[in-house]
Amino acid sequence: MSRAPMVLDRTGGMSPTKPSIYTVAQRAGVSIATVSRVLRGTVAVRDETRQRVLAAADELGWQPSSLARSLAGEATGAVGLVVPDLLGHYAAQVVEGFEERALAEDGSVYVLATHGRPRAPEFVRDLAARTDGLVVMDRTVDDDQVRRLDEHGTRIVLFARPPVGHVPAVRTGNRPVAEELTRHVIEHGHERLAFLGDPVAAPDVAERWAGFQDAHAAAGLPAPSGPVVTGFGEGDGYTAATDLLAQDARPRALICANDLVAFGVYARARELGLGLPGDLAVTGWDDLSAGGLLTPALTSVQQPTRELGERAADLLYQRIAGRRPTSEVLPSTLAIRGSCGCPT
Amino acid sequence: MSRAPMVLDRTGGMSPTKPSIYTVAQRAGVSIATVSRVLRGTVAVRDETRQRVLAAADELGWQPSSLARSLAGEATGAVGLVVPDLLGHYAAQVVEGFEERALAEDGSVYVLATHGRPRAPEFVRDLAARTDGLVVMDRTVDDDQVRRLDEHGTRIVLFARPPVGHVPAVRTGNRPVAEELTRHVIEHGHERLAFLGDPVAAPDVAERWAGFQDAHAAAGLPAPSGPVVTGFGEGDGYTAATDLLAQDARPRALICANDLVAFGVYARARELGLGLPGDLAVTGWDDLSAGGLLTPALTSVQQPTRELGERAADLLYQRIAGRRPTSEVLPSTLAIRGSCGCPT
DNA sequence: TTGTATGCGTTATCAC
DNA sequence: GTGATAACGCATACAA
Repeated sequence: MSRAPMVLDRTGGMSPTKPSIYTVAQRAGVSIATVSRVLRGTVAVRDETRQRVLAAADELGWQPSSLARSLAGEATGAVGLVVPDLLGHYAAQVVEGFEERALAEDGSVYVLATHGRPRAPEFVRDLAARTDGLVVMDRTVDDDQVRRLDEHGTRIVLFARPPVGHVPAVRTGNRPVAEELTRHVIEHGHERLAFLGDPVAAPDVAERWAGFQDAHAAAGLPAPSGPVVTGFGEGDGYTAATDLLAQDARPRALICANDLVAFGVYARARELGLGLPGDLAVTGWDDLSAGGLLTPALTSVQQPTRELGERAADLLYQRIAGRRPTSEVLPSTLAIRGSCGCPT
Repeated sequence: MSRAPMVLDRTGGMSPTKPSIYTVAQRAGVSIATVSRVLRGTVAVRDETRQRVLAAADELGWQPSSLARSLAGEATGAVGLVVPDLLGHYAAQVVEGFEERALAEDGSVYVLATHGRPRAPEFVRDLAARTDGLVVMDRTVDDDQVRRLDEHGTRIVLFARPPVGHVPAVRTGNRPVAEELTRHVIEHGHERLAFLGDPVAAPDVAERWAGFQDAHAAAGLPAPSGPVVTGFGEGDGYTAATDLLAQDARPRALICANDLVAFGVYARARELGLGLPGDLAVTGWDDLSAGGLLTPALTSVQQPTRELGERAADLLYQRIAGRRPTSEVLPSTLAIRGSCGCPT
C-alpha cells in the first residue's frame, strides 16, 4: 500500500495534517475498513475494537469527509433549493416549509439564490452534484437545463412554474384568484385599473396578469394593453406609482403583483395626498402581516407558502426514494380588507 | 487499466451511465489527462485534440464532477452562510449583501438555516466540507465548534456575535444605540418601559437589552428586573403584548427587539383601543419599510444589513486568500418617527 | 470479526 | 504535446 501512511506527527503532535480514515486506522491499529464499519455501524465490530477506533477518531478530531463519502456512492443527506432571491418574505416562507419537511427526513437544506446571474447554470449544476436532489423555483433554471439535469439523474422538482416533461411541479393557483380579485375591484365601480408587475419575471405573475385580463373580458371592460412592468420591491412600486399617478387619466385601482409593490404605492399615494381607497384602490399579493396594519388595511391574496414549500420537499423526497410523484396545485385565497374599497 | 471502460452503450445509446472523464477520453481517443487539460486550459494542447475532446464531452453531455474535483484538492468556488432562519427580512438582507460580494468573486453561496436543530452541528460540518469557507451568524454554531472548525482548517468568519479567539467577526453596534433609543423614549416622559426580546436567543438582542439597562441607570430610573422574553415574529409580539397590557401597572413604552414584534404590539394595542403613542409608545429594530407606513410610523433602528453581509463576505474571501483580516463593527442609526412619542 | 483490494472522478507529477 | 499513474478520503465486495 503506497497510500503514504503519513509520517505520523514528525513535529510532535503539532502536525496540521488533516486526519483521514488512514490516520485513524493506523492509530487504532486496525484497517480502514474497520474504521469505516464502526463509523457507519453497518456491520458488527467487536466492542473493544470499536472503542479503540472511537477513541482514536476522537483524539485526532477526525470527521469523515462527506465529499469522499459522496464520491464513493453514498447519498449526501442534503437537498438543494434554488430560488431567485430571498427578499419579499415569500421565498423565505417557502424555505421554512421546505425545511420543516426536510427536518422530518433528517436532511439538511442548501439554499442557492441565483439573482439572475449569468453563471447560475453552473452553480446549479454544482449544487446538484453536492446534493441528493433539487427544487427549483421560478425561472431560476430554464427548461433546457431542467431536462438536462433530469436526464443526468438529478432528482428534481419544479416550484411555482409548470411541469417540464415528466418533471413534477408544485405551484399555487394564480389565474382564477387574480380574476376573482380583479372582478371584485371592478364591482366596486372602478373602471380604469392597472396591473403592476412583470409577467416575464415569474410564471406566477404571468398568470396573475392573465387573470386580470380574464376579469376584464368577463366584465366587458377593455383591459389595459399591457401590464405596468415593475420589479418586486417597495421601491419599484413607488417608482411605478409616481409615473402612473402623474398621468392625466390616472388609473383608479392598482392590482399589484405583490404586497411590497403595494406598499410602495401607499407611500406615493400619501405623498400626493390621495385618499385610499376613495381616490385610489390598491391590492397586493402575499398577504404580509404588515399589510393588515396599514390604513386602510391592504386587500391581498394569501398563498399557502409554507405548505407549498413542504409539498415541494415531499415530492422531492419521493423522487429520491425512487417514486414518481405527480404535480400538485394548491389553492390561494382572497384576503379582502379595506384597500379595495370594502368598508372597514 | 481496470477502470472498467464502461461497456459502451450496450443498450444502444440509451445507457443512463453517467459520463465520466474516462468516457470522454475514450470517445475522443485520448487519455484522461488530456481531457483534464483541455478542460482546465492549464497546459497547451494541440488544437485538433482539443476540438475532439470538446466534441466528445459535448456529445456525452459530460460535466466534470465538482465533488471529485474538490476531493482532488481543488477549491470548490462556493462559500457557505449559516443562519438561524430566513424570516424577518434581516437575514434575507444580509444574504443579499453577502451574495453581492460573492458575485464579484465569481463564487456561489449556499445558505444553511439551522432552526436550532439538534443535528445542526453535523450539517454545518458537512457544509464546511463542501465549501471553501463559512460565515456563521448568531449562535447557530457554538464557540467550541467554531474553534474546532477553525483548527481543522475551515476558513470561518463570525457574524452578529463577538470574535472567538482569532476568528474574526462582523457585527453592528447595538448597545450604544439601544441606550440612545431608550434614553430618547425616557425623555418623552415615559417611566415604565419594558423590553421585548430574548437576550439568550441572539448576541445582538443581549446587547440591546444591556443598552436598555444602561439608559435606565443613566437616568436614575429603575430598570425592569428582566426582559419580556419573546420570539422574533409578529405573533410573538402580539402574545407578549396581550399579557403585558393586561397588567394593572402596564408599561407605557415598549422597546421591541425587532420590527415584527412591534407590529404584533400594534395589532394588540388596536384591539384594546389604546392610542399610539399617547397611551403606549412603541419602538422596533430593523427599520422594515412597512414600519414607515404605519400610523403612527414606527420608530426603529436602521442596521446596515446589506453592508454587513458584504463585509462578512469580504472578510471570508480574505481568509480564503490566506490573509488574516480583523473584526469589524459597523454602526447602526436611529430612525426616529412617530411611535416613540415624537410629533409627526 | 477483520483485513485486502478496488472503485468513485478529478488533478497533478512524471515520463516519453 | 500526450500518456501513465499516484494521490484525494471513503465504501464495500471478497477473502481470510
